[in-house]
Amino acid sequence: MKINFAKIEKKWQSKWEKSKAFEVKEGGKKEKYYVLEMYPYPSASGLHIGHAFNYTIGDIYARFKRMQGFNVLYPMGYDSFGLPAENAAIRGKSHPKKFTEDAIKNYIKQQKNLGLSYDWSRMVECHKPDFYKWDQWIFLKMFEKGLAYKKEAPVNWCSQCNTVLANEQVKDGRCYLHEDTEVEIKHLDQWFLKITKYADELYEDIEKLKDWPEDIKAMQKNWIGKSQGTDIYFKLEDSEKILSTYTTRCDTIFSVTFLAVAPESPLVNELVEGSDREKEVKEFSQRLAKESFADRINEEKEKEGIFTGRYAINPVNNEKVPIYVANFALMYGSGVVMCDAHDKRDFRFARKYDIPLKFVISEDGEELDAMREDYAFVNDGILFNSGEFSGMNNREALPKMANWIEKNKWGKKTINYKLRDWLISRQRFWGTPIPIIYCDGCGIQGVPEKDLPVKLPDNIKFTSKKNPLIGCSKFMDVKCPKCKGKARRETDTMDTFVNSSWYFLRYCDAKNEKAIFDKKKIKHLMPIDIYIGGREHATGHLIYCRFYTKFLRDIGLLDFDEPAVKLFNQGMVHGPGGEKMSKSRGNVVMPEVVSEKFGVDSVRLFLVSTGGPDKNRDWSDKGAEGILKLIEKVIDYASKWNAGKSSAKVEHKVNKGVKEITEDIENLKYNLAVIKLRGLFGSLEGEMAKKDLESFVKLFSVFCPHVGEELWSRIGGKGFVSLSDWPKCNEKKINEKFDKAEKAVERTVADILNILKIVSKGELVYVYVLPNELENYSAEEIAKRVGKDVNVFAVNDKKKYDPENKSKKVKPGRPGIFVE
RNA sequence: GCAGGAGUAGCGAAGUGGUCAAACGCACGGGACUCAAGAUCCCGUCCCUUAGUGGGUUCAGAGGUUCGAAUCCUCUCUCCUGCACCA
Repeated sequence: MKINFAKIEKKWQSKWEKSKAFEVKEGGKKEKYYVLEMYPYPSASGLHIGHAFNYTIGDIYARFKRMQGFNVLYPMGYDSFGLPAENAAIRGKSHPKKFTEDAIKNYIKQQKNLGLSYDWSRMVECHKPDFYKWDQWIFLKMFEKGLAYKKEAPVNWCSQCNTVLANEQVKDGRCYLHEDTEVEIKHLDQWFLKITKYADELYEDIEKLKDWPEDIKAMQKNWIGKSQGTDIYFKLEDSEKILSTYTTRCDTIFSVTFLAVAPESPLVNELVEGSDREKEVKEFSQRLAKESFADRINEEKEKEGIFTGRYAINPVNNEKVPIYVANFALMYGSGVVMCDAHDKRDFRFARKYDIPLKFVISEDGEELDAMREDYAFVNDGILFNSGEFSGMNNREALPKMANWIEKNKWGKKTINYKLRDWLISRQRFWGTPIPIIYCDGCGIQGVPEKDLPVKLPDNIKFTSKKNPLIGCSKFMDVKCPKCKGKARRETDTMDTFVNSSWYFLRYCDAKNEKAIFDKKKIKHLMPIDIYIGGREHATGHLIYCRFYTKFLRDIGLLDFDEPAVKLFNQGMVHGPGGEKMSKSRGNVVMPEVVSEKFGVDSVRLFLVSTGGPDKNRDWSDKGAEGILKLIEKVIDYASKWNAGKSSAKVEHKVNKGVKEITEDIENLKYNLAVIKLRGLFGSLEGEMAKKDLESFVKLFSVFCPHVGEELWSRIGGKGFVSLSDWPKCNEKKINEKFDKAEKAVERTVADILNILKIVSKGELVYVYVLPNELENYSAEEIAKRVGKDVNVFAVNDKKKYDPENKSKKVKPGRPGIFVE
């Protein structure tokens, strides 16, 4: 049977669209459920099969929850600001808006073709002024609270992007968009968002994310990098100036023999100002500070440093220790490190520059001379030469020593974070303009709310990689909102990750012109119940959106702490050979191509059938073909089905199927659900009740919505199957004896066939079973399967025919068999 | 180095204390149907044995807990992912 899938798909897609089947109805009594996939960047090359997989996972869940009676919000939108569109515009001497909107159109078409049940009426596109207006609005709220600020700082610069990047966008010292481009460090005046204000809450609340994957949580913890330690104050030998150093190992304080200062620290200049070493140290530090990031984080790289000529006093023992500038000291904590013999790096560095070393910990507390050893002692052990703490285990002593240091005012217990403030300014055009005005008289001014949005100009020339806003007088020239005098606009735009930090809120009230959203609507629809997307956003987007949520809560707009209850990371779809898909390998699978070949429903069902949705999988035409055959069989079955009464066995199968498949879908074990669906299909009978077949079609339809609707209408279902009620399991109809009997027959059939294979001329088959198992063995059923006449006897049947006494062999669950 | 995850048949993948280790799919082999091929249907694919029934080995490796372990604990190996000169 040749089925025209394309026709079926178009038919139902347009019916869904016309009837607005999937639009959220507001104000009903239904409980809400918010299913969200991370919105895509609309690239010119269109959706690939990985997107299709991602969206299929969400769509199945949305359909499932909708049928279960939830008011499901399942929206889609586009992360439509970003560099590729701008670069394309430069190449094509056009406007990025054109590229972007063309790409979006194509995405929408592709997504509709996949049968995704989005509520399109809530679409957000972040390049539209009615969206980015609210980016600017949030920015101004942060600006008011001092959370958006401008400062000069060493920042990451990508020469390919021609802009600065956030720390989260630098991987291994390289740009996240250009793996071949090393990030340079530049000192520039830039806008930051003070995410560090929330560092502790972002860290501690990870505990609340019960339904987030462990690895994402671990990555976030690692990224935020909370550590408990002690600031210890070292006074300069010859002045009152205090150097504060941060350590998590204050148990080694008696071992300290020098301090190291980060080369980029402003302290360096201060320490050598006016000294005879000034020139040498400054030059050396500048060279170190300029080293590329990739170089600096290379552990193999030789430690380098230079003596500043200055000394500091260790507060606990008044020892005088030299201060070095060293490349292994980072701008973390205060940028000053106390160095000792119990750290690998410090040890190596000291050896190189002939700085004395001394141990204060050994295995057994016996004195150990660091000068006579070749390696740092990094293990835990017993303290010695450590004043009143000598003789104690160093780990046990550590908190006591911290208290002791604090009590004597030599330092203070401190918590440090690796998380840095979020650098959001970008020296590019295609992003949200930062709503700031510079006035020579009044300084930095926020754009008044009534003047929002600050729009990107449409008429603009892209001539080079330079931000075209610079020098664009109709954009830049503006009156100061305070003194009305001449002023100029900020020309930097915002990182695109700003848009994605809150877009999920806008879906709840996408068309609101008066406010960012209606609090009541948010209250009903948020938080996101399941958020589906890639693992790569672990330390970027997924931290930023948590930060935004907490900020918006603090200004009274939200009453929850976390944006997403459950996070789900889908696996990657690889090429047929298991290789990563890429243009250069030529193994990219496009959804429209395979959909044309196998039908959309086959593609969807195949994608979710080969393994748990969180696992990687390989695309396989063979696999999709197998699924296509299954779908054809289902259609064929439905066309031959006769309405009637279901057998008890079918009722058992359907109800058990409903129960198990519901559970599997709920737990996102789609692969198991598909297996059980296959099994259930295999046990449907030619004549059965409409209600039972309907249950099957409902289960089937969340995976294969087009064929599902088609079957539904053919068997006389009312309305859309997509909007029908999810089947309920009637436990009373479940009777395991049917499964037992089935297994018994299957085994017996296999045995008989094996025997027949060997004896070759058998015509009559006799099966001997235990009397209490007799009901499991239907002679008719077995005969049908083996194609021979079959007689079934209970072993205690006096009239049985058993010339070779095979009934002697019978055991529970194992019949005796005789063939002649 | 730190962190998270994983290791089950040729492959993908179920199974997370006992009732069954390997469901299901793919691949491969055999059979039925057919002039033939394809499609379809049936059977088989750890080892030994038996006309099927029977016995044994096995869940990366080694120990351990338990009456009982793929499953829990310890150590080791391998792979993936992320972070990493963070003091």
